[in-house]
Amino acid sequence: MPDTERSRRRPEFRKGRPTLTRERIARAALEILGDAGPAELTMRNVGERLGVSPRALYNYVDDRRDLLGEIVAVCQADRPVPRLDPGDWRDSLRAYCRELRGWYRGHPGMLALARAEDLTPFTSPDMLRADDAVVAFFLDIGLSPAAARRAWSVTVLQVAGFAEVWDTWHDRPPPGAEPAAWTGIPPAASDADLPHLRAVAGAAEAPDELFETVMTMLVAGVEAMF
Amino acid sequence: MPDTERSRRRPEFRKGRPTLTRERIARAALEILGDAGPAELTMRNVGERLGVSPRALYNYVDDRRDLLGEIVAVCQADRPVPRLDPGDWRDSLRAYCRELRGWYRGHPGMLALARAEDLTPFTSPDMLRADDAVVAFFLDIGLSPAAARRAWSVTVLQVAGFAEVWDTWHDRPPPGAEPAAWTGIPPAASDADLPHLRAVAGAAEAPDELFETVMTMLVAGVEAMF
DNA sequence: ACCTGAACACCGTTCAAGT
DNA sequence: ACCTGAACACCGTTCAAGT
Repeated sequence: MPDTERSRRRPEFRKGRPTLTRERIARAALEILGDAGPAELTMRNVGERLGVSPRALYNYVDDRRDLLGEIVAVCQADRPVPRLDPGDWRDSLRAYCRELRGWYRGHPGMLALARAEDLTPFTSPDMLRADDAVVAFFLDIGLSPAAARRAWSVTVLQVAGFAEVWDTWHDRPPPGAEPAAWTGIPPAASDADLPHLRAVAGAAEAPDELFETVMTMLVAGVEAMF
Repeated sequence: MPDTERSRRRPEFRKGRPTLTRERIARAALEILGDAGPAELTMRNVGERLGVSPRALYNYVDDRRDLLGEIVAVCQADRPVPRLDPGDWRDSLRAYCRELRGWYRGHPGMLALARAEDLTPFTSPDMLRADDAVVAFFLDIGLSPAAARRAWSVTVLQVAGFAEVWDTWHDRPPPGAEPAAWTGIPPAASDADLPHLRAVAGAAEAPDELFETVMTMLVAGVEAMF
């Protein structure tokens, strides 16, 4: 059997199980993160999910912190690249924000992880390329540098804030909770008099509608910056 | 020495050290939370800060989870009560939002804790009274029930989102970081070409100014709901 | 009544083998 | 080259004493 490949590839499988890689380890960790939250993200649990002893992970990852870095890298890899058209900036901006919100929601638990542990040291310049494009877009439609920066800050704030404050709780409500009130404090005792909250309880809005309301506010806010 | 008090009070001190109470334990935990983050919030660290063995805490607190509940209670106790004047609703709303933001910032680490561990089961109806008042205010200025609810949702979103996305990182930047870019990913390598981000780097705004921009957007957004 | 100290099952991580 | 298993210092929590 001649070796047709120039260099022998790393085998994809080993004893029937797929070979461990940094990425596969990170993906297993992301599954745990989404299913059970950051507290359950332990080396032992990751090993168990991969059918391997916790020690085996250390052949690919320096330590838990290094694993966190790989998780960040895996997430950033599929972050949407902005396709923004200055000629149709309102709808462009909305569309990009929707994509970005979807990306946040597609990685449940990541925002919680970022708050629980400091993930900023893992940021690479590559990850800022999308932000650079957004700033370019705001300059392109005619905003001053100060206004462009402000518009960018507010945009990030709206999308990340919505994903964090609203979607995080709404997408995975705690066991007993109804998605009725704001940050997850609805059930309440029935005897407490909260007449006005009760009066508007029926007027609950789907998160998507609320997001569009926020987008309308954002577009109007940017408009006022010219 | 006759007992002038009807019932003997619990002594305030014991062996020179202040007596343990649920609240004092929770306050020690809050100090750790603010100084070192949720990962350092261990029973052993709380005990150490109070000069007591970790076991001693269990005489006042059922377990770590129960301690988290007491922490929530302590924080909620000094949450600002809205003083909203429908006759001057724009400034009223801004002032309340500023207070609310200040409250969030006054309890650093709480938002991170709320994301890391599920704190929603500890919510009591009492805590919703402030929200009820805000909804009443929006109804009072003439919004429909649906609009009032939307206005309330967006208000919470703006303030909590700002505190979480912006203030959290800005108030305690990670060791090596400059508060230059958005969610804490600024330093970057100098070779990477991020020309537009660089172009607006000088136009950085103080968080307070950015918050007022967000408030202006919020007021305009509410105006559009009539 | 309230404390300490030892102990247990968990965590991250390392060391010394195994194949 | 890559794995397992035992071991260490940590965590939450409990048990059995101490005063």
